[in-house]
Amino acid sequence: MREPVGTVRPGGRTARTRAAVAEALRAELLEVGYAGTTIERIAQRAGVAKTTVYRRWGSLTKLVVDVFSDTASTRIPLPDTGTFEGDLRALGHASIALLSTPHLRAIVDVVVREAIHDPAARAALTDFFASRIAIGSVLVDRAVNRGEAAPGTDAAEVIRLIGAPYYARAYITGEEIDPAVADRTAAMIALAAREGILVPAPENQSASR
Amino acid sequence: MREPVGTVRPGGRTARTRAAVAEALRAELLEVGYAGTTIERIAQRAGVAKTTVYRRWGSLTKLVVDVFSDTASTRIPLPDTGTFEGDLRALGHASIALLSTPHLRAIVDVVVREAIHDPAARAALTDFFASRIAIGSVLVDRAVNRGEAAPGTDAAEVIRLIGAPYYARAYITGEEIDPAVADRTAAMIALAAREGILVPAPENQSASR
DNA sequence: CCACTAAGTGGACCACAGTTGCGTTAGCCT
DNA sequence: AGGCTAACGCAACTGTGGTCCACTTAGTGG
Repeated sequence: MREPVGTVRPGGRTARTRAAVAEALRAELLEVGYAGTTIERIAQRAGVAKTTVYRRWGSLTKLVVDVFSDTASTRIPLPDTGTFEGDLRALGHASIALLSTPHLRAIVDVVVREAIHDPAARAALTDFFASRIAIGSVLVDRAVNRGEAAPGTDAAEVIRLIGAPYYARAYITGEEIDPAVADRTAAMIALAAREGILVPAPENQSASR
Repeated sequence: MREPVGTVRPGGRTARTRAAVAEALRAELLEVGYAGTTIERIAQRAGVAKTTVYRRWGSLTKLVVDVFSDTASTRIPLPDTGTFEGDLRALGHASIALLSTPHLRAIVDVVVREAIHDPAARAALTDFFASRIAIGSVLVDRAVNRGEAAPGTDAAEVIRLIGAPYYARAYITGEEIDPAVADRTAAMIALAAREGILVPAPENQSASR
């Protein structure tokens, strides 16, 4: 059983190659789009043999997933505006920022696309949201303590609901994203949380007793 | 300027070919998945020369979009349960049904995937949602008349919000879809609509005066 | 029912993504 | 500072998705 390429001597040349290829991928995605991006072009741009890219990553999808995981591992800051609704607004704007920043959007586009049929890409996206959901539970806990959300409010669902309208616009209906939507969405979720609508139904949580 | 192939003699053989290829595509997507689907296999399965498929559709994407548009043109029924929240629940369950029916889901998967980079696929998806939004405005009008939603409530946004949680689960976070979510989502949107949160802000609609 | 031509067939052909094998360069460890 | 070998480079090769072209089949209109 051989170790994967790039893990035994991760320093020096290996690291340089990795960075150069990652940078070349980003640039290619922006310049020629996903359809025009090929491993051969990336390799040429990175000043590397295409064999190297194939040996290290094996496919364009895996390369993109790798670059995405790298980028996505920089966690977003935990908002603390003083109110639940304000925190939700901040999270909403963070999602919008992600989808509106061309070089980030280009990568996310490909990962979302590949995740539909590729388990590794799927896992990368899931990890990404796991970190956001972790943030969400902190916000919800605080909101519950302040009386702004009903006890038992589903934190993961709050995070999903915060992002869903923008992701749906970006990837399903294909519409422009108006930042003002974040305010309405935050207001809606804050209201629902306060009224206890985002508490899972009894039959769903009865197992824990 | 030549007419597109298949439009001049749409009867008989042309129609048979179309149906056979569409059926072969659906079957292939279910059996071998998108990754394993090739035009050559589809042609073989449909009992047709691959040249025929290439001349008629030009690419796998265009073929899928064609089949999707055909399928999607069967409008979903307008729900009428007597309450706004009940209608919203019904719409939610319709979205869930679409995403949970394997042979429909397989096609939608590919269209969503392609829509990320292909304008024609994007347009097909947009058309699909246009028909749903048309339904939405009827529901919202009725709700406003019954006093269940604030006047000026954004019908398109209601429809987006109804579907967003399921589409986000299906294509972004990659989670299972629990039908119970539809009830919570419907309750949340009904509440927000009643409270006037889904009315676009003044500065956004001031143009109409 | 015949003539016209749209639509389909089959096979040769081509471009190019992805593979393989071997020689070269340069991390890493002692 | 020198040896071992991971990682890279280069060039030839292969399989296959997609195109092209001459020929055949079958709608459709008069």
